[in-house]
Amino acid sequence: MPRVSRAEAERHRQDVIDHTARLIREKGSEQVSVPQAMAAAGLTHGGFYRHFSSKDDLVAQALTAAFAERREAMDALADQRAGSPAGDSAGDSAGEQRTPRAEFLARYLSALHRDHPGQGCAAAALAADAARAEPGAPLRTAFTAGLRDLVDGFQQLPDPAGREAALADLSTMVGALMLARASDDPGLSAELLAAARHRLTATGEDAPPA
Amino acid sequence: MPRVSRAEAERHRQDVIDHTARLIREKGSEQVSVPQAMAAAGLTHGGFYRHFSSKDDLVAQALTAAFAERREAMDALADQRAGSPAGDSAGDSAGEQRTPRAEFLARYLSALHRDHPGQGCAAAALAADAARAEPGAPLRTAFTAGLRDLVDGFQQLPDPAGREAALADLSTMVGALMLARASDDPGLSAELLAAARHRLTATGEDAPPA
DNA sequence: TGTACATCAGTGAACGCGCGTTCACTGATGTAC
DNA sequence: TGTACATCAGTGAACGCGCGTTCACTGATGTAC
Repeated sequence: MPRVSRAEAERHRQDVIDHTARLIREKGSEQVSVPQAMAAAGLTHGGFYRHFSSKDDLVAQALTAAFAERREAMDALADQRAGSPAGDSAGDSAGEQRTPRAEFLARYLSALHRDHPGQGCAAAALAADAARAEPGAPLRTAFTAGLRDLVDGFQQLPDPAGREAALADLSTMVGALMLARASDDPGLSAELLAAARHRLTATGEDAPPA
Repeated sequence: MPRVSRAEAERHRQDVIDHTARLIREKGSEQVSVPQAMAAAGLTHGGFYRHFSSKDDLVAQALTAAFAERREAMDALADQRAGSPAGDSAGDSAGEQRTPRAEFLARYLSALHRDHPGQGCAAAALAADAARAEPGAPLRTAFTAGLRDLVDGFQQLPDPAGREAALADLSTMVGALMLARASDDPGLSAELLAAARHRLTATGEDAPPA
């Protein structure tokens, strides 16, 4: 399949970025190889360097894409203030109307999010990888920008609390999600999510076992 | 240096585990190679399999050792209830007496802890690696046991709150520490630690810039 | 306590493998006329 | 609109490298007498 059209080449580039955005959240940035990233988009590894200057370059772009994905979901939540009911969050059966912030919390701290890191929060999935990167490395720079954007998005949800509360809330959410993912014990894992949900929602309501 | 005494061989084994416990917290379990782990203890890689059945085996033992280290520090804190002043935590100049829980929080959410993951909390350093491991994998099993122990230790600090509060507190601490480590912006990094400190200490006191 | 010998901790070369990156090549796309 | 040709997206082989693991070997340790 040599010399495809420019439009198709650009589509390929986006495909590689999108698949890599999922793969690095699932497996970590170091565990995704160039051949794997290309194969996920249906290509062979040889053409990689026509699209990206290095593996680090791809990973940084993929991380940026992953953060953008979540930011869009947050903005969508903030916009539909009291309109149509939101999507299907896990373990949700009460017919009550949720605020955007409560909806975001419920989705973030759900078993669904815990079990699908590839579609989930990039901050939780890749904080360790960013922490291990050198200062100034593309991955670390992209992570920091994405985190700032996440904080801004969270603060923009209709909510009285200020920046410091937003930072503490996000820390709780990220920590609980990561520990819940790492726990091999389903009971402990569910406990962690429930504890964070109750801490962050004034009214301590639902607590389904799984 | 062939055929050293049994006592020295056992010392070598412990050296490898201890150095690996530091290395995996600094670099991640996948980024530490068998030759590196052996070299850190002053040995060559060839003798590795007389001590460990596989790299996974070493990593699991090292993680267990890393958790045990922190648990000992917590128990020491709990014991010295109102005795001699504790060690040097970063940015601490007030002459006030701290409760064991406040002391633990201040140390955990300090710049010192953020900047030295190799001596720090294994739960924060390796949650992502454990989350990526298969269910039942040695690393994941060791992480879960260590996390349970950490929760127990935290609850045993003189503190009124129950298990759910302990889980939420630990989630906040782990999340804030990881995000602070991942942020390339020193200001944002310090903000994250301060926000978690204020959230978890009833009295919102110190907030040094760095 | 001394001697003879089996054990085994540690060495360093070697194995097959997958990595990130490079490159000669192919042939449809895009452009100049 | 048609033709001639340069461009370049994608292929697949190849590079040097470090990985986890194995193994023949060395010689001091530990043991049997």
